[in-house]
Amino acid sequence: MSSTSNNKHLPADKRRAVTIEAVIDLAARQNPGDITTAAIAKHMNVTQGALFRHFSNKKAIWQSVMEWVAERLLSRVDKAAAGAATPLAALEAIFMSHIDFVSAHPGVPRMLFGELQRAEDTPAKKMARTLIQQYAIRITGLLSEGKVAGEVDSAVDIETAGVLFIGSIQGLIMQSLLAGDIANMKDKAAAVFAIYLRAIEERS
Amino acid sequence: MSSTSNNKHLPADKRRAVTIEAVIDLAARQNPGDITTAAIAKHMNVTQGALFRHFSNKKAIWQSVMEWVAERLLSRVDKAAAGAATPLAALEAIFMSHIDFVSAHPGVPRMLFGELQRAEDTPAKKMARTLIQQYAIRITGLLSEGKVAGEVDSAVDIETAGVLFIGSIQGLIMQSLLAGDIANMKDKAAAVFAIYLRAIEERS
DNA sequence: AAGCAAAGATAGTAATCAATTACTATCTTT
DNA sequence: AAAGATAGTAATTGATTACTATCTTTGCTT
Repeated sequence: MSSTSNNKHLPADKRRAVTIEAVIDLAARQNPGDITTAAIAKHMNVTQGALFRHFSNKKAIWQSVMEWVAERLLSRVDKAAAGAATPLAALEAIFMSHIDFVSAHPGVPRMLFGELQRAEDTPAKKMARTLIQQYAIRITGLLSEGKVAGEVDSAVDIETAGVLFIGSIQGLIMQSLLAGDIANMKDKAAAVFAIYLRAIEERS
Repeated sequence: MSSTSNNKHLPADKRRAVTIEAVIDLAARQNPGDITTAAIAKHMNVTQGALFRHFSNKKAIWQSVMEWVAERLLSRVDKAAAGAATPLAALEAIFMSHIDFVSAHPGVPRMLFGELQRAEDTPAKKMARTLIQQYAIRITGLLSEGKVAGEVDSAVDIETAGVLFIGSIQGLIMQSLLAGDIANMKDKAAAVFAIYLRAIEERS
């Protein structure tokens, strides 16, 4: 049986997945830029050199990590939006599921920001950029739908409201980063979105 | 005349000021965590070892840089608020002067975030944290005054509105970070604040 | 203009890092 | 069970880093 096989050697794809998880775990506790290949290897009980059997270099590891983030986050967002009745309900569902995702993986926003700050245009940075752009497209799309449905005030600029949506999430993350408390974030999420809603909603 | 004296040797305090400027300059173009002492020295036309005549170690450099940021940003904010007639006008003035400051020194938000992400509790990180806390106190104070003056809706939670204020600035910064365009930020600042205002203002 | 302390240059050191090498262990196939 | 393929180890490499020891230059003071 494959399930009873010795775990000392993992198949390559499984090992790559474990590596990505290790990086995301470590990023929750330390500056992503300070994560060394030795630290990654230690966290997954493997020697440092073993990493380079599965990744050509360190950049390739970060690229895989950012791909993982992009896939998971966008699929969560899409799933949340799909289950909502109205555009504003979809925005709220996205907001909450985003906060959920970040709560489960506190290293993710740090990694994203870390990549965006990088000077060189690495594949990982490119992936981070397209992720946020894809995200923004979904938000502005829903805001447009909201206008048509009469939920979003026609006086509201869609692009700007999109910036503020992402900013409100960032503000929440920064606050919990300052407090060093992640649970705090989930508690305050509803309150932050409620105020955001006040900014964009149609006024009777 | 002192202005005609040879510049090969600078007095210690002047050299420290130049060093801080060099770091802020470099942070505008590259990841703050990747700024080496060699790069700082090169940018100010001095050998690397010379830096350590004026700073005991690299952490001391970062501490001085963060002190510089805290002083300048908070004094700008206070000056902007002082010249405003009403609490909401003060918030708008703060918002705009903050964006102005970041436009002039694009490396500053990167440095702040970089320090906050750091795992160890360095003096520089402490300074970054207190800066943001001081900033938040000023914002929530003005929001409270706004409630008393009838400008801010009584239904608005002050703490949360403060988080959103900072978040809206972060959102703007991230957007211009993505676009690689700083001028863009100043243009969009007014629009972002206008929407933020919708969220908190008293409704007739 | 001589003396001197501060400022900077030169030329290192030790530590750390990503990446590579030669070799070994384990699994799979036939 | 032999043979080949895959996965991992241990040790080492060259490059880079923060930091330092020693010598030289500069410019102020008297």
